[in-house]
Amino acid sequence: MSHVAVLTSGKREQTKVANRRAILDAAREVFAELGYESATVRDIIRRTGLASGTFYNYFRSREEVFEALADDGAARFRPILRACWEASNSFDGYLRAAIQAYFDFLADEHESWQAHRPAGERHPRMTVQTPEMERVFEEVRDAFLMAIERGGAPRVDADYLAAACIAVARQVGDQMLERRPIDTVAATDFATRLILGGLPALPRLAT
Amino acid sequence: MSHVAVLTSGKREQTKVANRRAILDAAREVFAELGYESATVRDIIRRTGLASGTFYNYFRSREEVFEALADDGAARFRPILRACWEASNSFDGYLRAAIQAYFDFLADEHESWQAHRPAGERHPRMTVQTPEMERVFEEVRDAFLMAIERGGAPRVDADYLAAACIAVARQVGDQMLERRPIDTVAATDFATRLILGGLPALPRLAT
DNA sequence: ACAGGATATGACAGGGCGTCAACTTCCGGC
DNA sequence: GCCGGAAGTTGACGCCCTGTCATATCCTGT
Repeated sequence: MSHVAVLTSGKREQTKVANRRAILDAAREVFAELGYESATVRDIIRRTGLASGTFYNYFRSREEVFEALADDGAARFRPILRACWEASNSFDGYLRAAIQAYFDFLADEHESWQAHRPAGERHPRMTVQTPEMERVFEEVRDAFLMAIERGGAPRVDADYLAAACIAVARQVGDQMLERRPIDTVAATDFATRLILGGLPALPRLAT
Repeated sequence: MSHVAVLTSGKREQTKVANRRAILDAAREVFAELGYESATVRDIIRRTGLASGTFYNYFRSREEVFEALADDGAARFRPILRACWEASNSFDGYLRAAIQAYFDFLADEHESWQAHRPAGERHPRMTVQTPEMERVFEEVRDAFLMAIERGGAPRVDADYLAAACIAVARQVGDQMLERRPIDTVAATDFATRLILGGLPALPRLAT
């Protein structure tokens, strides 16, 4: 037996990870099929074959498993964002790359969710602020701060700017997914130009 | 007896309206205190003194009363938005007025909600797309379309632009509410400049 | 004053929630 | 190997919420 896989090779650890994944996957399906409102903890756990009590060994509530799903998404996206930062040398380039990456990511996720969903019901939209999302926000803001530091961008309110960028990306992204064909390049172009165009016009902070 | 008030003066109509209002007000309080998740239909109805069954004469579910609350907010804002449109003669003026009006509205609402809320718990954020919100979106988009028609703005994708503006307003608005003192003017300045500055840089539609 | 329709009431059946004592499975020490 | 105990799973249970419905109450128009 090799040493490398020791950390996760215990039977206990394995099933723990597997069960958590099974619950998350089942939850994603159930939320997609029934909507957040009508989905129950038992709908989720039933699909895994586990007992109802087991659910509560992994999550405290339906709400928490939903948060975990969202966090999972942000956690998967963050390294991509990081890569954009490292691959680009100009501020403009970073912003465009990041937005393009986000839209591609969205389109990708969209496909995998699409499969399960029955015809269009109007499910309300639930948004949570998870720790990973907080980190994404910080990463974007810090990128702006560094750009300002280096003189690559004017000295503006980085918190507002990061909030605005994320907001634009999310909303334009949603709209993009409604259209056929899904055109991530056009959407990226729109969002990027809006932000980069607006940047020089923003009010400057006192130094 | 005068004729004018007949439409709403019947006792039945009065209590109907009063009960609906009572339920909505109670719901707002309960959602603020307990969060959407843990609030129950009975928590809401208990606070009104009505019987549990009565709730279902007015709303089909907790979800629906929540939607009604959101719709109510949008419905109260829409005439303000309309007034901005009628009071302004330039596109730039309209946008600034609309955003300022929205931030003032937000700050106002914020105060009335604030009272009930116990110290910061991390409630997930629920967003619904109500009919009134849809109308707000359309109103904003149509304002853009008219501005384009008149040559007051470049020929850009009005749907994306409206989505982006609303997104920026919402997100920057949220951030604004977190800061002390709440400065609606600074937030308006930021959002307005971002959008108006970005506008000329946007990709043009083929004619 | 009265008949009839509209609305309010609260008890009730159904079911989801979260817990817990009993059980099973795994791990480390001998 | 084998055993003692820790870790994890199970499903039945009590609690509470949900949505309904027969009944009672209250308008309203005549």
